[in-house]
Amino acid sequence: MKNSTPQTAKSQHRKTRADHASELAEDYVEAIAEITDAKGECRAVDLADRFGVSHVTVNRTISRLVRDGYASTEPYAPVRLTSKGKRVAQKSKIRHETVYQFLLAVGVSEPVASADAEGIEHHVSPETLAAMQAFVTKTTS
Amino acid sequence: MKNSTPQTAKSQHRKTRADHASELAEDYVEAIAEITDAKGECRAVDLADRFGVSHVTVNRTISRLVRDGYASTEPYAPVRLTSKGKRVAQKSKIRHETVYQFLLAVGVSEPVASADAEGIEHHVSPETLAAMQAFVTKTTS
DNA sequence: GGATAAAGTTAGCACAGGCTACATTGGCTG
DNA sequence: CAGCCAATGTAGCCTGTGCTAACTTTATCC
Repeated sequence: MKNSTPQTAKSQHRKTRADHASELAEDYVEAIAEITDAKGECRAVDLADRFGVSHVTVNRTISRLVRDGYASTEPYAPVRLTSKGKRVAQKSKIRHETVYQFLLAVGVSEPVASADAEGIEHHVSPETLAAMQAFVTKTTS
Repeated sequence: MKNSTPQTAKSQHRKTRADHASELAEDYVEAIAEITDAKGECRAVDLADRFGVSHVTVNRTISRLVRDGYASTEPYAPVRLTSKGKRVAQKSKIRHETVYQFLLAVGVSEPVASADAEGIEHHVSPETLAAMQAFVTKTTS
């Protein structure tokens, strides 16, 4: 087997850490988009329920989203995505679905594919995503 | 496309968070094993260099490893893995290689496969890992 | 044997992302 | 319209993971 931890390991770990920083943000943005789509609006409780965390945690995470330009809020009002947020949500959703379909295509069961896609999607580079997409297209055609 | 975020999303997010908690530990344990293997011993500086963090950060991460039973240390001495740590290192290494080889097998380039495997490996369930392994075996035979 | 360099330790700070407990607001309903 | 409940907000705490600065130890080399 080839060695898969070359000299660039250091920068790769930096990248992994950087990915982590945006993971939660992406998950939230994606969830906000979905919930807004489904119910017309997205409240903090919806997100707390979705992620299984307290509403306080949700609150502060949303604050970071607002700070970073992904969402906007007013007191006691639903969360709304900015255009930047909507863009990220769209991309996240597509990526999530691609990873999910890809896992199914290589023979992973639905529930596990769903669970693993959740964790994997944030670490998939554009190139890998393209490869997954190609594989799905080839396999399911 | 099928919906990939069912009602169990909450528990899946819990799982994702739990995975995160052990990611760094696994990376460290794997690195300690590799470095010890390559140089006969593993010092904090080696890890600092590997992960691109300060030696202070390494120190405290190692403290957690010791606390959790993965490693043992004495002041001013190299880090050593416990048998529990060695077991984890072995499993991590195999999983990492499998993910890496799998990405190559689906057409991802070496550098990208290496980088993405770094992030993906911690979110791959046994079932998905088995599917990847099967795919690699089938493809490269 | 003492200077110096490299490694390790300690103190103290920041931010993310969890939490509980308590205060406030706002909308529904009697 | 009063009061209650659900949602939101605020205060304050914890752990993990990052940092710098300053100090100690170890090892090495005249």
